[in-house]
Amino acid sequence: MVDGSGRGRPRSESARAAVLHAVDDLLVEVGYAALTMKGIAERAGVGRQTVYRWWSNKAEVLYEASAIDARHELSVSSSDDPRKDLKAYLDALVTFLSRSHAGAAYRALMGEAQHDAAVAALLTSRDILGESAAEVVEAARKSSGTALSLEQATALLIGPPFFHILSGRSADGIDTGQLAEQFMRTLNHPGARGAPAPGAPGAEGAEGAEGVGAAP
Amino acid sequence: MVDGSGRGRPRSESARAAVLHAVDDLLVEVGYAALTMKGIAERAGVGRQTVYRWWSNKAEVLYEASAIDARHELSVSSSDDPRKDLKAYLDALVTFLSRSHAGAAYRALMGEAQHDAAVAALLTSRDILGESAAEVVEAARKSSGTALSLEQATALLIGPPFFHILSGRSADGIDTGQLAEQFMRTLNHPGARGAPAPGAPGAEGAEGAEGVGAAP
Amino acid sequence: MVDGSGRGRPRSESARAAVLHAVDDLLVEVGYAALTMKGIAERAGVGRQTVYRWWSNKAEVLYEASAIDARHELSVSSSDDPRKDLKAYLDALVTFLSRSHAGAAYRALMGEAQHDAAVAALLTSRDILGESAAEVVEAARKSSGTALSLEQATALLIGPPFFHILSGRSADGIDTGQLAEQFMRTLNHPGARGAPAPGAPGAEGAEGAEGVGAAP
Amino acid sequence: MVDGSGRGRPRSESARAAVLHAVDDLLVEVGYAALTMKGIAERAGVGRQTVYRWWSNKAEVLYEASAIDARHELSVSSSDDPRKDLKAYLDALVTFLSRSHAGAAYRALMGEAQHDAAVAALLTSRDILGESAAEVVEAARKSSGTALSLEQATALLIGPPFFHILSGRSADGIDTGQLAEQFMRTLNHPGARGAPAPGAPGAEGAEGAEGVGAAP
DNA sequence: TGATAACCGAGACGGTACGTCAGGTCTTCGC
DNA sequence: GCGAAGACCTGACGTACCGTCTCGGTTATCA
Repeated sequence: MVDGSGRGRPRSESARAAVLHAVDDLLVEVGYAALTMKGIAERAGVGRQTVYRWWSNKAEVLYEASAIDARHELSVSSSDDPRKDLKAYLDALVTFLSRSHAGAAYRALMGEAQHDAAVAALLTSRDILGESAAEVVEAARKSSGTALSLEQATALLIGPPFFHILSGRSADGIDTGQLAEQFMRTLNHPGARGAPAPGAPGAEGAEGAEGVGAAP
Repeated sequence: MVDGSGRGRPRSESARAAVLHAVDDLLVEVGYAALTMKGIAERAGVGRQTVYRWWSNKAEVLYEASAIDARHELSVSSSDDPRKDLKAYLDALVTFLSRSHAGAAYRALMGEAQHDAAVAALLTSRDILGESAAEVVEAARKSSGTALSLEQATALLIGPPFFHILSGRSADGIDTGQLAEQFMRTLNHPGARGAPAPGAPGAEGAEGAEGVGAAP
Repeated sequence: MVDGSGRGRPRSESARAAVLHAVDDLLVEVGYAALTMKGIAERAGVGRQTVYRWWSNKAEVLYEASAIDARHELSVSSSDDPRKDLKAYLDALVTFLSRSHAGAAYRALMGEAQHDAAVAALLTSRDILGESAAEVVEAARKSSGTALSLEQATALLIGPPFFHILSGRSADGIDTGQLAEQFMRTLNHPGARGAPAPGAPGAEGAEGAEGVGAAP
Repeated sequence: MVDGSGRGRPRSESARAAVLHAVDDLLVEVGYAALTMKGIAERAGVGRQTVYRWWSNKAEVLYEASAIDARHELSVSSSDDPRKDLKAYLDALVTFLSRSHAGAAYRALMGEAQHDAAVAALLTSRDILGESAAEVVEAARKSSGTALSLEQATALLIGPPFFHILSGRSADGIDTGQLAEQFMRTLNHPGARGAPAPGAPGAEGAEGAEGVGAAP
């Protein structure tokens, strides 16, 4: 059903698995920057063309190799207590971003997405973090009857630990219980809607000085 | 007096400026991924060795070329009203991250830092976002007498828009006035300090399933 | 059957030919010193790696490109008259060393061999001059019943014009007929075997003053 | 008196000596190919410009560093017996070419001269081998009353061992006494002058097949 | 059962950036 | 002005990976 006709030799599942395992191992061993399609193929004992046939670049391989684990690591069972569920999710999130292999892959991909549109599209197609948080955030929104949108609430919840870790700070300094409590309180008191125009910043425009560096 | 001895031909300031201009232009034209040391040197009309003599990789050149602009674009004049200053800062931050050239450079570097220790060290050495926010956050902490540390408060302020933009969402959906208000309220009611052990997550441990993908 | 396994894409014969043609052209156009692997690859319209894959330096390419021609240019048909054959060989040798492209390549390689062990080994592996002379020298040795070894006789025949040309003298001053006659005469009257110990020179030892220049 | 005006700082004799010593040492340590102007300057503890000021390339430095030694090593005291003098000269020549440092320098320069016109001119300007042999050859010519020119006789004497050693054969196989005897005999019976036209070889023309290699 | 087709591994192909090195020039300071 | 130091631009070095291609060979389906 995947293949149009079914004619010809079917895709080798063992080759696929070998590639995904190889990219996983290599990410840990040599890091993302030193990850190459060539290296992946050799490590997997697979022809280079075989890799290119199914994935177009290392980001795609890595994404496929880590996405399932990522979803699993970020899934939390929901209970009756939204605040407890929030804390559990934040704990999972912090561990994921700061300690997990799949999280390392995610951080690398998120980084690559900042300057590679193809990777950005890849990540956008399946918003792992947003989706994983959706259930618990939605529950919290419902129980609080907040005026904040799902998107706003998600950023509010994920943002602080996300910035904390991606900016290189130690994950130990994060108090997930306190963050969950603050999040709930903010949902209850979101404050007034402000002016909707961020395109025209009120004060010090950043766009004014367009030159980057090398000022005389 | 800059150089240790003053002996030898002094560094060419024009070459330095040409390199910084070139990297700036090239980032806009071809993007970070296609940015190469070779390309920078040729665009600047400078020997390749000259680039390597003063910067060890493209991240360093880019950092030097954009850091000054970044600081400038993120600096806000402080007033008597912390809440107004907070909004002004958030406006500058959103514009910086989503529209500015220097911000594009910063996003690229931040991404690279996720899988390149050298770049991570470079960014840590001068925590541009944290430093730029320090003044306004400190003022807010003083005026509110909060129990939150500077680090916690900074993540609370920067985190939401930071995640919003880096995860590929449109910057238009950010209400900086509302975020500033929420931030002030959270400073005033930070909630109880929780258990200090994030290393042992309460629920679904992410570390358990170490394999990334390709389950047999 | 040529390749060990026959696996993988076979070597491109057109690429090989293009490289050999390119090195030939370039030697004439820019000379040996300005001959570079990069230049060869570009002139041949071939990837640099492809050149390195089959030859490890410019000397090897040049050798392969010129060896066949050299052998051809130095081959002489033998007749009943050894003296006539000797002259014919010497004529071919003088023309080869002083006028032929392949000879220019040979002179360059012979020179390089004086300070590059790899090139020396390359030339030793197929002693073009010695081999080309072997037939005619052997015939002369047989007809004269000389006591001189093949090696001694070869040096005796080739040495004078070889030194003449390599030391920069005009090839016009060489009388090959006379040289052939002298050679035959010496074969017939080789003189007495001398003391076999050249390692201990009788008189002015050169090894005594080991310092080269810059006497204080 | 060397300098036109005597103005300014005079040339440093110690710098000159340091350079010559450095090039000598380096030739032995790293070989001719790895000899560089940069390396010479650094080894001599001298500025690069200083080396370039007095010598235009490594061949010139090496020539100046080795020429005096070469002449010394190749000078033989003459006696009443030309044949004894010839053997003494040949012994010195063989030792020089095969064992001496200065000889290694000479071989390298002679090789370079095959594809570098500047080096060729340098060597031609002071024909070390020819000049060193001139006295003893001239004596032999006088005593034999030969019809051979000095040039022809010189090639006859030097050629065989020169070719033997430069083509990579062991110097041990050279019987200088026998060579001297053969040389004397040939001077006495030079044979008839042949046709003076080496430009038009009688038999297998080498120039005909101009293509080098890659024949189909 | 045999043709057809898509897969597989291996590895060579033309490109291009890497980071280093040497060449030869220049600009500074100190003697 | 000489000599050291060292930065400058140029350009080749040999390596690595890119993505494509061409081999021999291996499964599958379909006629």
